[in-house]
Amino acid sequence: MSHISEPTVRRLSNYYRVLEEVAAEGKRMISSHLLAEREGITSAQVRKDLSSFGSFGRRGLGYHVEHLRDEIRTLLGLDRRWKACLVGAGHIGSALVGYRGFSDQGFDIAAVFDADASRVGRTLEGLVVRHVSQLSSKDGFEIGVIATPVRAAQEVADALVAAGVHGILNFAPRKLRVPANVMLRTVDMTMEFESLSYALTHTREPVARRKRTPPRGRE
Amino acid sequence: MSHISEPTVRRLSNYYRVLEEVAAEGKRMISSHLLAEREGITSAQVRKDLSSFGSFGRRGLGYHVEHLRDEIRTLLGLDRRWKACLVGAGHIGSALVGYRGFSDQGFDIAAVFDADASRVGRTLEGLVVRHVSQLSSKDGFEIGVIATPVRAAQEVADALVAAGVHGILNFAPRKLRVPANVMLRTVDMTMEFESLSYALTHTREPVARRKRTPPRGRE
DNA sequence: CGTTCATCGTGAAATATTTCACGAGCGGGG
DNA sequence: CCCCGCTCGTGAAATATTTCACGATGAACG
Repeated sequence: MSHISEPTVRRLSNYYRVLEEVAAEGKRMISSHLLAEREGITSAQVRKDLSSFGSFGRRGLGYHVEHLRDEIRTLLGLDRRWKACLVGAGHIGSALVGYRGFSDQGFDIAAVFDADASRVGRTLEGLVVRHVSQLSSKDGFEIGVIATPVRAAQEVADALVAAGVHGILNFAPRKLRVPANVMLRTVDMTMEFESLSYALTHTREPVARRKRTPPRGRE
Repeated sequence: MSHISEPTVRRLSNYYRVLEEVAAEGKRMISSHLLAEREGITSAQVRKDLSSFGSFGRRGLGYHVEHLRDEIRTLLGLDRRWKACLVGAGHIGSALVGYRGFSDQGFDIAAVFDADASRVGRTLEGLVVRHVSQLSSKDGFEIGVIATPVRAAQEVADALVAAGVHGILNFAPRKLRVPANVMLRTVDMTMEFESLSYALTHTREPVARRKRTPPRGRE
């Protein structure tokens, strides 16, 4: 369990959501095969991923849904809540404050900041928008979320670091510089669009691409 | 040039933005070293990526900024505009309609749909929200954007496919099934948060006690 | 013109990640 | 009790990706 690779962590995150669903459906056990099918990957990958931090399955039976879910929850650090603040009360920021997907997973946005005086004082989901200069270590935010325009992102990141956050979730489409002891994850919507654009531009060949399509799968 | 790997495409997308910046700064040439520094990767990686679709640099000088930018733009299919529609007029959807990052790159959201009757008829950035049942191939959307709750996402994806889209940009945190000839990219904010949560949980004290109240200072 | 420097392009080596394949455990049926 | 069908865990093999290292090239300059 010494080290779990980034791709594995991302898949664990997916397994976790599948397990929550499956648990809600009342299923008690699930095989690596079924789990893999839901994710569109191989069962070997699932077993390998899970074995990287423990041995939770039972041969012949599969994995106990609730137990595995709880193990992953703990591993991912979702068995606690994180105190976060958001910087940037524009379109994206406003959407994030109200997004249930975060609070459901233990992510509490406790304050909202913005640099624009015209937005300061407005209320967003019950939170009064404060000026970004008010950001300080006194509030004890563990995570900062950046939802500002690109040009302000690095400056905001620096301010968040100065305020003592341990991690940053960045929605601005730019690589940010942070000290090595601050964790950074970037959600780059623009990049995903461009990757899609590339794929669409270069897949103008609907010819015999039938190699791996399994006869049983639906299309 | 036959095939460019997914990681490379994503980095090209980043180079593209850096090049736009650098061009705006008026620089004429840029070395792989400088480009790499801005991205936090190695210069060898940059050269390898660029050489995967052509030979654009000049030894001793580096790359011509505008030329390289244009080459990448063409490669990524950003030298044209894409006609898209959005399904889901909630928090996230509303934010996306107004997001400049998309339209700036050639992504036009030309219509908005929602399944909720109470939202139908409202106006979002000049677009009247239509009921999702109105989605049809007559409008010729090339790309569909899904910004619905998880439970509706697969159904909406099926509807988009039926309406003839070639690609889907999915913001719901779930893997979707689409035919092989439809491109799919998923922006999973929840996964990024969980990955951050994992990193924060396991990057303090390699071999120390688990339970700790994180002190504010850095170690 | 020849030397010096910076920098690209690229095979080869090193890493990282995924897939394969098989031994072994578990439960059920006869 | 023994066999059978199912499934995990895991080394080993196969792929994929990144990094290294170095020859080649072009510009600058005395």
